Amino acid sequence: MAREAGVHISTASRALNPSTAFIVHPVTVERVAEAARKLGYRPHPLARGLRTNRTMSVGVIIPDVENPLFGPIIAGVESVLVEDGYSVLIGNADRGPNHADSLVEDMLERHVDGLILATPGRVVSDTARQAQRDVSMVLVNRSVDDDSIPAIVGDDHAGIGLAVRHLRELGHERIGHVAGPEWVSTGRGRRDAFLAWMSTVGLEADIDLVEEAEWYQVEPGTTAALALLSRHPDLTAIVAANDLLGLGCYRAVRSLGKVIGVDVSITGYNDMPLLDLMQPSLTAVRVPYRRMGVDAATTLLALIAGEDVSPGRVLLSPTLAIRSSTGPPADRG
Amino acid sequence: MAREAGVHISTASRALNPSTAFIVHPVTVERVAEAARKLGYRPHPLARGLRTNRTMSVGVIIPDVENPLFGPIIAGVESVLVEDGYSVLIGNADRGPNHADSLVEDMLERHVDGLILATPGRVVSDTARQAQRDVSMVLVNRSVDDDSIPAIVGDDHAGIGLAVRHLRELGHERIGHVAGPEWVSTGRGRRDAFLAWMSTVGLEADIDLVEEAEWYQVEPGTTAALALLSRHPDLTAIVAANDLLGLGCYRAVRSLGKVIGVDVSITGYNDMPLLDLMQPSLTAVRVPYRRMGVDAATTLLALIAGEDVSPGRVLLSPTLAIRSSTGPPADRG
DNA sequence: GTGAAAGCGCTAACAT
DNA sequence: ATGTTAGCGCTTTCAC
Repeated sequence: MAREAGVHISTASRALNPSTAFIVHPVTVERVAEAARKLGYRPHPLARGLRTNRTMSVGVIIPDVENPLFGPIIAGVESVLVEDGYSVLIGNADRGPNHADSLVEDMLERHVDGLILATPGRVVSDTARQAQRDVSMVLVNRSVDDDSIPAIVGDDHAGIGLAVRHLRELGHERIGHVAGPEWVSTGRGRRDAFLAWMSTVGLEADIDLVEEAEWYQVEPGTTAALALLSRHPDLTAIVAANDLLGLGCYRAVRSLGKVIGVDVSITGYNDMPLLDLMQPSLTAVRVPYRRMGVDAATTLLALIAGEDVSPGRVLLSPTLAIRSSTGPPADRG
Repeated sequence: MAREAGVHISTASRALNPSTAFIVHPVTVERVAEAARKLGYRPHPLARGLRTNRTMSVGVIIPDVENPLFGPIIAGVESVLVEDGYSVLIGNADRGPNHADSLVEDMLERHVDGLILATPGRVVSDTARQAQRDVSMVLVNRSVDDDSIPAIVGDDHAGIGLAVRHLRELGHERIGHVAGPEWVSTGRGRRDAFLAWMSTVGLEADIDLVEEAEWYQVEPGTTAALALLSRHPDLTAIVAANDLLGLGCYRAVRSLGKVIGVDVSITGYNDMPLLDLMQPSLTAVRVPYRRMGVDAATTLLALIAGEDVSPGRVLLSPTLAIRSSTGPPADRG
């Protein structure tokens, strides 16, 4: 052990710890550092944690690791936390609604220093709320209605605005919306944004132009789009609340014998990989997911450091990837 | 603390630990359990780890978390480890070739009980090799040439066989291969498998029918396919070493004015999400990635438990998802 | 500026 | 079947 090699006992501890090294004579510091290097000594994080009550680890709870959306978030989170010496514990809450809570408890039990939740929903469970008393916590890609927990989310209002304005500028006047489930914060938020933007661009904000899909998947998207198009056969464009819903719209439009991007333009949301390879490639609002992860981790670090972070949400600006699923409306005979 | 609430001191420890509870009087066990529940007591994993030298955590090192391929692997790994009380530490080695090594060292420093590596390459770094002395280690989705570390990998020979036989059965006789880079184990392996299967099905195993793509991406796939098709304009089918390469072939075939699935059939490999939504949908060899994660974790657990696991590779059988990018060869004028 | 000693919360001998 | 004791490897008062 470094202590034997270099000099004496706990001076080594002080020397090796940046925040106490200044107490120690520079020469001694150097000697200790040298010895540590030579012996390949590494402080044992468990022993340290036991003493300092910090594990230098944070838990990240993801609703479904298999969803490509979360890769960039995890990467972003990891990149900043690793920099500060933290490890990232992944929890995959794919076993139903209560699974996330049980993961939160696991993480608490492990005494993580912080928690990042990406699980959906507009309210947070009691478990999570209680957890907030014990550890620093931040939400990513979702928020709570009362904004009581800091959240990093995409600016859905701006994103939907990008899509609606793009369509409006192309000349569309009859635009519909295939919405996500209302109990998910993005489902509700994007729907509201759609209606708001319709007014803004001078079109009628009719709730009847919205059809809610049961879930963010292709199949429900098709169903919803068919319902929407049967109510409003004259629609020339659909803003989908999600890429998969957008792809679902493809099927609906095709089954009606219409051409995507000509008879009916479609926009997606999120911009997942491979969208540019679809036929036609899907115009989509791109959300900066990696950035989201980075910001969430940064916020968490600030929280852990005791800086006071205002709760409430931080909005990240999306961009629009314009592809071939959108075009000017076809002239109507 | 439970000790005060219930009875006396370290009896509680024994009572709470399943593997020592039998020593304690059942009544006492119950009393302790009760008290623990009431006080919301949770054993501190750090203190325990300090004593037992086990952290109940394992590190998983992924070359790129953003690649959708690894989601299922992580999910599989996590699902079995969580069951046994382990936590999963994720390392994202996306910062170049040496990043993985530095992550391995981080993990070692944290005293993980085991390590799962998914980083590519046909040999393992010295760091990793040394790490194997300190902790249990298993490879997933890659192996080492000398099989000195247990590895769970897809059976590429069988997978390519699925593709080649499928095409052969459709009636194809002139089949080419767009290969992955040779320095990656899958690139080399699938190429060899392709040549072997060509002989097996009674076709000529000509190395000239293989074109190596620079990297597993769409663009290089197009380039390679164009080179291949200019050498062999009469090819009626292409086996791609990877889905993205397969999609790259789409572009090449189209740019030649030919129809995919009619003039030229194409198969992919891996079966990533959304492939079924491509136009035409891509026939692909499906690798059981989640299962891979599950098996890797199970093997690791066995290793940790001290059971002797034979090193060498475990091959997981792929299946074939037949879609519309493959069909009988068109009659030639 | 450095040493000595206590103790973080647990588990594992060793008593009883 | 339960209580006692020591100590995992570190940080942190408290002396010197």
